[in-house]
Formats: sequence, C-alpha cells, structure tokens
Amino acid sequence: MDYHAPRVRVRFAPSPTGALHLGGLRTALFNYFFARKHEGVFVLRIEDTDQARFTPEAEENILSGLLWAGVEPDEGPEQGGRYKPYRQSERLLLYAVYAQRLVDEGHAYYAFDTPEEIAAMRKRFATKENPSPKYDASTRGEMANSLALPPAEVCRRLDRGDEHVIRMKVEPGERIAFEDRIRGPISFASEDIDDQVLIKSDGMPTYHLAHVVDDRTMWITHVIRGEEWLSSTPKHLLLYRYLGWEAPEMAHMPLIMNPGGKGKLSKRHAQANGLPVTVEQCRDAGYEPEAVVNFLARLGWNPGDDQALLSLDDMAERFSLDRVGGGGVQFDVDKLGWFNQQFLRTLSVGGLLGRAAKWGGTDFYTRKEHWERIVALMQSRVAFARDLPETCMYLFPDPEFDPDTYDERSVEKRWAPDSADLLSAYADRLGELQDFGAEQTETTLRALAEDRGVGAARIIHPVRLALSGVSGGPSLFAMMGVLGQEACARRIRKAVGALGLRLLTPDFPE
RNA sequence: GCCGCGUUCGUCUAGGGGUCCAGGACGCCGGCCUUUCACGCCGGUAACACGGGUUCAAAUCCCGUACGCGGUACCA
Repeated sequence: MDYHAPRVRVRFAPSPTGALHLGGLRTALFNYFFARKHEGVFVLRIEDTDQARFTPEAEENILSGLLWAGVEPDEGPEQGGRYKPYRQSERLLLYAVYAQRLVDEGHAYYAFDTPEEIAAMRKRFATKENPSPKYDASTRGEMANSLALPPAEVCRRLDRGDEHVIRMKVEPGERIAFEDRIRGPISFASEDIDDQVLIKSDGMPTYHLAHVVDDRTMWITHVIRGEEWLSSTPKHLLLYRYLGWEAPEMAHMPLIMNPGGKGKLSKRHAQANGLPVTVEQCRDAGYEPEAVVNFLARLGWNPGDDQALLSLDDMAERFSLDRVGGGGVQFDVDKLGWFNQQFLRTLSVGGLLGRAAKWGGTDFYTRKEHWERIVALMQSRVAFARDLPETCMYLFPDPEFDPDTYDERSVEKRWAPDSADLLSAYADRLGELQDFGAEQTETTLRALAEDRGVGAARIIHPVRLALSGVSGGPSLFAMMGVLGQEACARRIRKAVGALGLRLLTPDFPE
C-alpha cells in the first residue's frame, strides 16, 4: 500500500424514491468491496433532492436492505461521521454557496425561462437532424438568462424574486477526456453537453451539482456508479474544474438487464415474470443474503479464477475494478437459485435450522433435537430454508403428520399386488424389535425380502410410500429412526388398509 | 436524430497477437452412485456479431457496418 496515497473513500448515493433495487445493492456492493479491499471508507449518502419523487420510507428501506446483505456503511445518516450531514436536503447551504461562486466566476448563470418557454425553444430549433435542441451555447443567446438579458433587467428580475434556475455555462470546442477505471479512455465533445441546471427553481440542487460538491467535501476518491451516469460525467468533470478541484477516479459499472436482454432490469418486467427485483422481494422470496450478494457480485465481476462461491469477505479481499467487464449483464434467476442452494449446503445443521427458524411456522426450538435430526437428512434436498418444514412434515410422528393421502403417481408406480402382504409382515417384525436403529430395521427388511424371495426394493418403496405418502426423500431407514417404532408400524398398517384394495385391480402393472 | 458505451456457448464469464479447431460455471441432455428424491461425480450440447485491414500469425490490434444498451429533463 502506498502510504502517501490518500485513504480510499467511496460512497453509495441512492435517491430515496422507493425500495432498494437489486441494481442498487450491486452498486453498493462494488463500492463496499473496493473500500474493504483498500482499507478505505464506505459512505452512505442520501440524495434526496427530488422533492417530487421523495418517498419517506425509502431511506429506512435502503439502510435495512444494505444491512440485510451484510453491507454496513462506515459513515452515513445513521452512523454519523465527520463529514456529516449525509442527507443532501441537510446540506443545501453548501450547494448554494458553490453555485454562487460559479455564478460569480462566470461559470454559471441565472436563467428565468419557464418549462414552457424551454419547450417552445426546442420546438423552434428542432430539425430532422436535431429533434431535441439543447439549452447550450447555441441557444442560450435566445433565452431569458443573465447572459442574454441586459444586466439591469437581470437585477430587476432577481430583486423582484422571479423564479429562476442556475445553469452551468459550457463552452463549445473542447474535448473532455478522462480515464474510466472500468472502460479505459473516454471522451466527449463539449458542444454535446448542455448548460445543465445546477440549482432548480425550488432552490434544490440537481444531482449534478450536489454530488460533485458532496463528493469533494466528503473527500471521495473513487466514484463507482452505474453506466447510466457515463454520459453526464463530462459535466461533472467540468464542474470540478470550474471549482478548482481535482476530480475523483471514475468507474462506470455495466447495467443489469432484464432476462432476454431488453432494457435495464425493471420492476415492471420483473413483476410480469415473477422475478424479485428489490432486496425486500428477495428476502421475502426466501433467498439468503449470502446467496444474493454472491450472485449480484458475480454479475459483471469475476475473481479471476473458477471460484464461484465466495463469502462477502472473500469478495472484498479479491475485488478489483480491473476484473469488472463493460457489457450489460442479464439477470438469471436460475443462477440465483443455484447460489442459494449452494449456500444452504455450506451451512452446519444448526445453521440451516436457524435459517429455517426465521420463517417460523413450527416450533423449532422446543423440538430442537428432533429438528436437527431432520435437517441433517434434508439438507441436500432443500433449495430454500423457508421450505424446510413443509417439505419434511412427514418426518414428524403422528399425530402431527399422518398420511391420509398418497401421491397417486407414486402409488401407481410403487404399490404392487403383494405390497399389502409384505408390509403387514414387515410391520409385524418391526413390532418385535428391541432396538429400532437403522441397522436393525434394514436387516429386518432384507431378511423378510429373502424369506419371501423378493428383492428388497419390493418392500422398501411401498414402505416409504406408507410412511411419507410420497416416493422421494431421505434414506428410508434413517427416516424410520427419526419417526420411531410406533409411528412406523402404525403408518404401515394404515397404508395396508388404505391401499390394500389395489390387490383387486386386475390389470395392475407388475 | 445526435452523443457515448458495449458485443466470446441460451446465461454469467476466462482469454489482451502464436500454448484457443476457445477454458470454467449455471441451464439443458446422458451416465455413474443408489432403496427413492436429492447431493456428489463423470461425460455431452453449445460461442469469438459481420466485413475489411495490420501481421508469418488475430477471439485478441485498427477501421467500418450491424445490433444492443445508456444518455439526450428544473429525475436521480
């Protein structure tokens, strides 16, 4: 590490307009990783300058989403920090001061045009080649601003309190170039940049002014954000220059696209396809945070080897902007599911039980021992911790579970004409066992099969069906051990009663 | 329209002039294991967008085209 380099400071700067989006979490993650990797600081800043789209619950939702994912800001509205406040609405004075400075130094100007007047201008100058003219050097002379109006008129309007905005003054004829940490050299012609509004007529700054002022005053060293910001970067660079500040490093991440590749991942599209699109939805759908984080991080970034499963710490340690690609990436929900399942399998029995217990629905704690035996049997068979109770209810002894329906397809496949007879005999022998361990029940079953001259499977399958009602599941003998002697015998006899009639079906397939 | 950024198996990606008739992972298909279902293991399917250059040699460099995405707001 270079001891003379300033400490790395990065930020995640969402706007509180709704729930934390997965794309937002991913941006936060990349910033977080970068900070951890370089022993830097990760800042959360709330960009609440859009009063029209402001949503009161959003900030809480964003923070809780980050915490759920294991990403804790080092500085932020809740955590505090020496560069507070961390909400833009609380830093208004700062933006006003710098905006004034830009005006005073000739890099910004007052504009009195109403939205209607601007729309009229666009219409007036519109051509086939340029359907949407900008408010820039080529048009500002025609508009009502402090560059075009006589100074006295400007003063009069200002004194009178006319609504106005402050726009940055962009001079044409320059190439604004920078090195993007992900994409390499990038440049824009200054005449393609408009005289961006810096202070809105409601007195609020726009994102462009606010984030530059904040990034500077919070000493942000690296701006890692979504690709949608790439084309406004030259404006930001100009602002840094106007203010006499050194710009931070820039890195624009590829966007997450809808499955199929059409457009960036949207709530609308996701909803139509039953996909989670917010952190909240992921949580509610039963995904584990570790899996979501792992999945999201690997969208656009790779650790440089074939390692797919990584913990938050692993990723933070291995993260590098050099290994982030430039192309958009599609959201693949199957892969998310795979990460979830993989993660569940890395858990200890107690760990998985804990994850399942979060969902409630059954008394995991008073029956902890029983549950642990079940979880051990089910771990490789469950894709979501939440599904655990439902998928293995048959591992509870009567009367909590007592099969009264038998999966029809399994019955057809596994219940044979001799099943009732074999199972009755097996139940009889089970009743005589002193020790009901897996070894004993299995030996007993195989001995019976031998006595009757049939394969063990001829008994095993119908017994499984009798015990669980279905044809899949954990090892039969392990299952019997969990259920206990009495429940097993009772269920077997019950099935014999319920399914024994099948004997009479003449064309039952062998 | 204009500006910018992208483009390797269906998806996420490795690869940065020769070691690539392109490697891994997910998915899918097949097999093994096995009392079932899973897990695991083994194998298979499948890609350098297109066209020109540069070079002894290009997935890799350059140019063009196509396509995709983003931006083009007093939203972020």
